[in-house]
Amino acid sequence: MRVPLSADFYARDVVQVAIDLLGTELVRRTREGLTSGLIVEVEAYLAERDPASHASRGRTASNEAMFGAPGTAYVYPIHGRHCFNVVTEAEGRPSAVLIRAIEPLAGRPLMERRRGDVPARDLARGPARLCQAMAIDRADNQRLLTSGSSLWLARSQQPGDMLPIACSPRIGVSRAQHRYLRFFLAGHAAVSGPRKVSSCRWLRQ
DNA sequence: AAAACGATCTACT
DNA sequence: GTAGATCGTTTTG
Repeated sequence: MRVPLSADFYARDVVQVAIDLLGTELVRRTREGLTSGLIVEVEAYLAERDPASHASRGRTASNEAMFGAPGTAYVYPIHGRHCFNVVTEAEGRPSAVLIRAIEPLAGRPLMERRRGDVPARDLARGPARLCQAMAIDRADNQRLLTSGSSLWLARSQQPGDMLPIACSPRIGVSRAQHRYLRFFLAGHAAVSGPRKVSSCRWLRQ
């Protein structure tokens, strides 16, 4: 069962959505076939006031997706690649969760074809690498993720499963002195986050 | 019109 | 761990 998460799931506090996204399945269907992966690393970008957010300097054509309905995809280009976010909270409140790494599940051979000859560990580890593996690009910007047509998220864990959630020890400061909140599944092979963690707690999914 | 700047990746050491 | 590639967006002159 890969039932798409509903708008209600996304229309909540961005940090809570980020944590709850860990362990869910990102599903992609194209003419080439179906690919999917378990989300193992995310970053929460708060609201319009947060300098780390792309929306911190107002509404523009390129960040328009962030102001859309909860459950909208925000895909943006950087360094010649693409990164994928899901928009959260109420429409008009520009907050989003950056998906930083997935553990490949379905369609691994197709992902390998898209990524080329890379170490297995790097197949979908990193925000731009997972976009390449899943063939996510600017055409997916502003796509609604709640319909389950070609790109969506689905609950993967069984109710009651417990996941080890960790957060970065350096919550907070990127090279550009911007704040961010990074969460990942502790000890998971496919995270690009730091090996040392400041805290780890088990959450009911 | 030109320059600077990344929510990055790769190939080195 | 770090330099260099890379390219759309934003800022500056």
